Amino acid sequence: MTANSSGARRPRASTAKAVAERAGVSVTTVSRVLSGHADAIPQETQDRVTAAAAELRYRPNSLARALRKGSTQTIGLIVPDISDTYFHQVARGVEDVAQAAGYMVIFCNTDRLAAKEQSCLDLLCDKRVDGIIFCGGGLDEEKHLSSRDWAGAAVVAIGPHVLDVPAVRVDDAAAIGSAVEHLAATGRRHILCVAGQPDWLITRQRLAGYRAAVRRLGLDGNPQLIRYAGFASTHGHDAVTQALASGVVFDSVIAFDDYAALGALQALREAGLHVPGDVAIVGCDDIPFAALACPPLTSIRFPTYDFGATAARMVLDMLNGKEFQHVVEFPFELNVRASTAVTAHTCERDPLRR
Amino acid sequence: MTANSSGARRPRASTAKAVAERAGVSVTTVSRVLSGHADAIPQETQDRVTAAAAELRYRPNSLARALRKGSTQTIGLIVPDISDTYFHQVARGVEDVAQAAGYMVIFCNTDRLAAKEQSCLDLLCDKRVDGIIFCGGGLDEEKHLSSRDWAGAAVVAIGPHVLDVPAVRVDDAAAIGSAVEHLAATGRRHILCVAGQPDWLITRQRLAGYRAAVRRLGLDGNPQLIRYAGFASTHGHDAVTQALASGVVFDSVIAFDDYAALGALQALREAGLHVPGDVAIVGCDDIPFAALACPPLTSIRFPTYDFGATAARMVLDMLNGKEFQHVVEFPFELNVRASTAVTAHTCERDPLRR
DNA sequence: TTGTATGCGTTATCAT
DNA sequence: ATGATAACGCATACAA
Repeated sequence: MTANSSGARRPRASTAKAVAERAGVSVTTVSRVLSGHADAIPQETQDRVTAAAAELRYRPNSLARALRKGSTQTIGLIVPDISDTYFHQVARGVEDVAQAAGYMVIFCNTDRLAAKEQSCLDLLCDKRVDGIIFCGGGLDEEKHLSSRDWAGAAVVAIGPHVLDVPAVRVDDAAAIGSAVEHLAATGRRHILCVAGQPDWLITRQRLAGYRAAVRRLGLDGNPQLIRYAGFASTHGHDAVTQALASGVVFDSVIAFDDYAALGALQALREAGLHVPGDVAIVGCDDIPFAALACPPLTSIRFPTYDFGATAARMVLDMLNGKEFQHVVEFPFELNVRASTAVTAHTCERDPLRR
Repeated sequence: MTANSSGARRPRASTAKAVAERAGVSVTTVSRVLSGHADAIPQETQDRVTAAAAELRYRPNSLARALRKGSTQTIGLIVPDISDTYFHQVARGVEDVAQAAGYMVIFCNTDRLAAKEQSCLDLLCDKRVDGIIFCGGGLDEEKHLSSRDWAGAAVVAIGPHVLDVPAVRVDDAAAIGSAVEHLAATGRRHILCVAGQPDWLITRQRLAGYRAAVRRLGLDGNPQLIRYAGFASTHGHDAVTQALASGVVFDSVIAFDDYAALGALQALREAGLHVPGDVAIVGCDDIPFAALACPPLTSIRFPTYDFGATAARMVLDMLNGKEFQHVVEFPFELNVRASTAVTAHTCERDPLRR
């Protein structure tokens, strides 16, 4: 046996045929009884089939069934990175709803790379998933998607997306706008904006909200205040460090992601600046840690679990041919905490700085 | 069309047959060319087939292929809760390795419930996944697993598990032991232990480490110091609150999970106690936020991403009939931070307490 | 009430 | 070098 010849032969599970033989009926009858189309079959026969199936521990092969019925009871979930708090809350919502409906979910990490997204989609379609949920994967340039063949899958998006498909979303621009307003109301005028990469749709949406609010409120519109970074802690850290080095003046930070906000917080500490005394910070997504940070982080909360649950329900509704709302917009909520307090924060000697 | 009749018929993707007709060959030839068994086929024919396939955007139906080949290129991942930092880091590791090998991964949340686990396993086996990775799902009582039929899947476990299968793990008892030693070395003698539920294997392992170290070091062995809670922030919070109410004396806390540790931290704050001045805290898993907490949390770090990546590689190796190490034990690392500092921590007025 | 036969889309075996 | 044909395991139209 060569190293490549997939080892031991896979033990064959019992089939409908085996059950049929054991029960002394045909496979048709077995299928009927076990799939609920047993109206016309006498109880006695049903019992024999059920018993035989149980003895043989028979379970229908879902590949064969899917091939025949054209439905796999499977949903594909496309996320940039499942190990990001935002996305795994969404993932949990998707899986809960799916599991309750007897569906399973395949997830793929794309790292916001079009190439990875493409190959995952190919594989998902090859597997004939019944539905595909895009979450946060929206790139600016997505010609690789617009002309795609979805193999008949029900496609739904969470958040901004180039595809014109049913979607769940929030008003990202308004959300950021409300954060900017909050900062302005607490006396800040120079807001450093730690954004994502410029070709991410989410960046564009949120940035639009930032710009509009800054203009509307007459705040400092210096383009140097906008830093294209990313959504990881290190990105926020580096963006702030560089901003400080560049000498641009700012009295507050708005980060488009809580991880980035926490990184920013750390960078400010390292620079000897006090939060919120010297600089206020607002984050995005309100991950569970935001409230536990020091100081607790003001953040915009989105109902991420509900995003996922709702998107999954949309897919199910499409599949069942049910009517449903094609665009569901969820509310956001600015959770104000100490990181944007007005009064000077009488902070201890910072343990991080030793 | 009734509401239940799954809406519009699914558009049928192009098949090998269509490609064959277009290229003027048989399906056999198509299959040969496109599956790499084209040694004996002249380039000219190959080109014709390839061109036809491209024009028709043909992709092999992986259900049919799987049915025929007995392999689905799919791995099932069983976790208690994907929205827990620990598990989604594992999940990312699994998916990265799987994706690189052309496999996809289906994940299921069990909430540590045997019933959910069972039904997920049934579905996974029905789908003929090639491999199954158990992560953190280990319950004490698992008779529902021992006699199971895995439908030929390669089974691997991450962490303690009743199943005698290839596994990746750490020495949980030793890890907790080292944390206890650290606390003892910094002068603590009454360690409150915030454990998981008593029927979780992970609880048993870690608790054994705690008990052994306490005995070995002659620390306070009061059984009241052990609180069976859970791994969520609220569990840690409530456990500490109840411990305080019960009057049991403790000068430190070891939580079997960082979320629980952070909850404990919050409860201590609310009770007006100082960390680490009055009570030291050690957590488990060293989630990214542990270092950002206030005070930064001492925690035991496990290479969770590697757990997942390694488990996935094990599955792949089993599938390919390759030799591999059946038990991989990873090292742990106690990251000492301010929450267990010896010197009284000169803390500011705590912003949380206002 | 039940069974036979066919097809779902591949891959593999055996011919030619 | 290539093509019929037979599985893979199930569900269903059509017979009986």
